[in-house]
Amino acid sequence: MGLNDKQLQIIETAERQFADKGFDGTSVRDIADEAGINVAMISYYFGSKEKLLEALFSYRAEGTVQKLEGMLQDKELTPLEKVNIMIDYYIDKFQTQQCFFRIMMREQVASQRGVTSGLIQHFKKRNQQLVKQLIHEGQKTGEFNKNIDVPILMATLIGTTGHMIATQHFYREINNLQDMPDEQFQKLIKKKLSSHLKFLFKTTLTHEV
Amino acid sequence: MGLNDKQLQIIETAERQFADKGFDGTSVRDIADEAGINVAMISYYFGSKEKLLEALFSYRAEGTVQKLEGMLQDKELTPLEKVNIMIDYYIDKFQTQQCFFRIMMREQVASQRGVTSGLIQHFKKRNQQLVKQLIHEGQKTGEFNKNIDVPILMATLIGTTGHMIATQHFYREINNLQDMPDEQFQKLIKKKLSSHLKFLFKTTLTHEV
DNA sequence: AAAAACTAAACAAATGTTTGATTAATATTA
DNA sequence: TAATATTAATCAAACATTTGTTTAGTTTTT
Repeated sequence: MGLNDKQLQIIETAERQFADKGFDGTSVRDIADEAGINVAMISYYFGSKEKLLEALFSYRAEGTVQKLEGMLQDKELTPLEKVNIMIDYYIDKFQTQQCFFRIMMREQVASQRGVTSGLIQHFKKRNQQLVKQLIHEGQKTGEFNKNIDVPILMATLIGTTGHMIATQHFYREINNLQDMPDEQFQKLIKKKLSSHLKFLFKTTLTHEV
Repeated sequence: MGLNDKQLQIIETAERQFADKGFDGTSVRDIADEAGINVAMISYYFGSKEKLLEALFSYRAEGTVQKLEGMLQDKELTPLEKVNIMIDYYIDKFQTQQCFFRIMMREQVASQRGVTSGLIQHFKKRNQQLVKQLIHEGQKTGEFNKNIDVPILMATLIGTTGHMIATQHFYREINNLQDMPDEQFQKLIKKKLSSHLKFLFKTTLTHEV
């Protein structure tokens, strides 16, 4: 799906605004104004506002799963090391594409309608399958416990990370970090989340209960 | 804030629709139609659509913190027992008021604007303070570890629970539970979440690292 | 008789999309 | 190369709906 510069500009402007104000809270004129283009260009390039959202989704989803798949195929790594890589991968995805994941979170809360829900569902299933397989690996070697509820464990990873990203202003305020430069703050969150989640996963997967 | 039957009916209809379609995705006529009232009654009773949302929030937020506060004041309980009570309390809140929490999740994702963000912020701060105090208790008696990052731990509780509630259809599908009656399914989720989160909290709070 | 509840209709503003014309870029022909 | 034809990009304006809110009048309750 070849997107020219103008199309990219529209998509990225729309992404920012959808994340801030929601899909229905953002008008095509809002997007056009900020992107510095005529309103008609949105219909011209994408067909409709809904299809613009669709284009945004496929733009962002592209190549996501493959990369994780590649990272986990390395045979030199132990299952636990792979789990840790996966955790850091998710945190990084969320953090470098905050706007997109805020849109995803919103859409996920909605009851199953709309063009996006199918895409999200498919995306999640694929990833979940990957993790399930990875955990099975660890169970075969005896490193991981039996009876791991993968979906709940993934809910912990995605839910915790998403919630921290969505409420980072709150975390700033409660820790008196309002003046910290954003770059530094993001690194801090990343580090905290990473060690916290790795600890949770390790104990869940390996500790005798 | 005394609400008569009609006002309650409007609020509860609005809640359901806001949860499904979002605030901006729901028109006052949608609400009026389903509630079986005239559109003008919304302005008549609440002043505006925004103030209806505000009314919904104060309606739901009422008495929430106090109840938790009361439950935790029992001196007979150990800190860990109190933590477990808190976990179950949150899960129950989320589950019995799914619509409301879906609205909250959405609003939380938005950048800080609107009437709700202030209310949410205040609500969260209050609860966080409570939990912080509770954990301090356990640290004093030596039962809990030092250096607990309370906000991240709370993000795990709220994020995991919220994510499970928001994506329960997915959990159903992936575990082939589409035909299970909803009541039974909710009990199942509750049980799974409860034991999972209690385990995570216990290890985080008490395990030597 | 006074107040409250309720209604249909009207209101202006905002919505997503289309139209028809104009400009810019690219390809084709002489 | 220069002139012409063709396609793509861009625009202001118009389009029909839908939006939240108000009005002015009617019914119901107190």
